Amino acid sequence: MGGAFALVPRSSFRFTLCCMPASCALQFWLLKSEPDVFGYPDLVRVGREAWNGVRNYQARNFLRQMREGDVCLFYHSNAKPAGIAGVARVARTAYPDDLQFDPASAYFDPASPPQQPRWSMVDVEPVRAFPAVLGLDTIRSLPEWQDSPLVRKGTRLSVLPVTAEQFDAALKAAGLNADFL
DNA sequence: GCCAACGTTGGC
DNA sequence: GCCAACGTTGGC
Repeated sequence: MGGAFALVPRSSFRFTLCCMPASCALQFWLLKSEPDVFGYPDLVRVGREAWNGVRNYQARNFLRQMREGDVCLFYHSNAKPAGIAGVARVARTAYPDDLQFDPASAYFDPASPPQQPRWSMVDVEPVRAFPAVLGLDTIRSLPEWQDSPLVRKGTRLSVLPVTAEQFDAALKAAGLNADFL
């Protein structure tokens, strides 16, 4: 076995403890989706997807902070089981969400100024499916996640930042290491 | 299906 | 700018 090497979560080692300027540091996020509508297997099937339909300012602002290559936990909400289903990656940074200008869409926003679109989306690609969905109850039990909006009662944020420690803890709880990153 | 919690809307 | 009403989220 890897000995001391294995004791160091690879993602933290590489991206947090390395001598990278903060402006370049890899960021981690969690994206919620209802699997009945679009689940992680759907992302795997299509290979790449525009993360549209976000209509909450705080979530939108997080989308706009994303950089190419940022790592996302894909969370299944409103599901049995609810939890993290896999890892995705930001393939394109924020650009205008086209659905806001589509009158036929449920996400149409007639008040959005075309010259300064109100809503943004990013593109994401699948990276790795979890062996099994990491249930919300398990996530709640992880010390690293105690302060996350995900587990805070009443928070409905659909795009939220994740720390490197939270990411590593989730991966470890899912039985994965971060070598694939 | 229930309902707590929260964000948004719109009258005033 | 207040705040009641309404809609939505999302776990259970």
